[in-house]
Amino acid sequence: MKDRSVFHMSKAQSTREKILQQSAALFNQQGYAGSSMSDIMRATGLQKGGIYNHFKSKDELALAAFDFIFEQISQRYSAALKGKRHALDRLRAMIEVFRIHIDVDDFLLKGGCPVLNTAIESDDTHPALRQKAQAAMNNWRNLIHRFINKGIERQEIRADIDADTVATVMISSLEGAVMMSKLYDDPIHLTRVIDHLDRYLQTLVIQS
Amino acid sequence: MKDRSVFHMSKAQSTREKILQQSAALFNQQGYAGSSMSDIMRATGLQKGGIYNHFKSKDELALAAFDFIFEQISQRYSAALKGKRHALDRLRAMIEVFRIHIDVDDFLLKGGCPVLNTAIESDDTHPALRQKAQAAMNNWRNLIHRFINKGIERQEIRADIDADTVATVMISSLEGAVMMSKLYDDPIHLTRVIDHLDRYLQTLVIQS
DNA sequence: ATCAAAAAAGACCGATCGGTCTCTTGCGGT
DNA sequence: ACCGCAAGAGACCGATCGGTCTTTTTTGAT
Repeated sequence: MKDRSVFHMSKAQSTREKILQQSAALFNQQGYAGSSMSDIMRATGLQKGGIYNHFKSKDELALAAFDFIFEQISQRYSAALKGKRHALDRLRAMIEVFRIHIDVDDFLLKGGCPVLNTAIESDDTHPALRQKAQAAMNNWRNLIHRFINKGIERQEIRADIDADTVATVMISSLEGAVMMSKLYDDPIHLTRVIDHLDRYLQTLVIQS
Repeated sequence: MKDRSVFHMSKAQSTREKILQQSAALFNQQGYAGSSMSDIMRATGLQKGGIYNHFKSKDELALAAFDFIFEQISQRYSAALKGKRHALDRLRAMIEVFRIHIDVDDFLLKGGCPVLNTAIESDDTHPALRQKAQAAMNNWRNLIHRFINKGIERQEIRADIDADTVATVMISSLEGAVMMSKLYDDPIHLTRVIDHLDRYLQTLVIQS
């Protein structure tokens, strides 16, 4: 009621969002195959009819839930990047967003990085989900790619740096670190990798 | 029959191994929740009775399958490390083992790195499996840890290097790279990270 | 306040889940 | 060659799966 009036949302819209939010959290923690419609019913407090009124199938819900959570993450990147002009600042800001995976007790991301989780689960089993994970990964790689090349243009970054390589190294180590920190329930692995990446990124910069 | 005589294996033992091998491959590709007993029956060519004669439950089978695949990986590390004395050679040898995830079409590892996959799936859902993934990860970290510290003793590695950090950085980036290469079905990400790690490891070495 | 349309409830469906149990088969020690 | 017993087959079980459909409730424009 309060939310609805504030965000000008119809009942149907707010219900739909609640389903997306709760099921996205579930899928991210238990996986797609590991989450049943009964789980989602329990989490949302709705019955079958309430859920299937908004989504044709579990599959469609899973895809919509990934879009939903991806959108949330994108907004965090936008917020973190606001005002950052120097390539190094931008890359650092992206890395800082990753700290959310340990610092904040964000219930949406409690299960770790959705892109990582979805990639791992879908790559051999679910082509449609895999495609979405690829698209999300492309989005992220392109962001880094642009920052690097723009930085080279502006003579902030060394001209011999390969943007694709930087993107792969950054993303790989961050995602791997999230996995390790989740596995041990210990943020140390993520902080180590972030520190290491910080030093790595400095080597890319043209010192003035 | 041939295998059994060669390896002195009883019928029961060879059946048990076949179940472990096939189910380990299945679990690694489709995940634990995503693989049904029917899937395992189809893969092994056995009926319910044949499988449950060797394993009390799907859970017990999953744990045994993880042990089985971990043992296989351990043997590859042993083989790759044989004869390597210098710390840098040892670390490089470990990294080279990772190429298997793309080079060889090993059916056991077709689903990617079992430690990564198991860690991701089990961390919020399956404490026993998670524990096994942690143990495997500890094993791996300890290996790197020992190589580094032994290398420092022998004055091959700089004394100011923190073994734990190197282990975290190596493992994180390799695992993340496997994820990316699997997601895109493109080995480029893993090779980029391996190249980057090679350069990184060189900075740890005392130049002579 | 009315009321038609939208949203949600919940009974119901066949299929498949993990697991049990009885019966048959064939391995391997003698 | 025999035969006891482990190994495996496969019918069967209740529970739960994803999904459908009818009925009831709620919503929001009038």
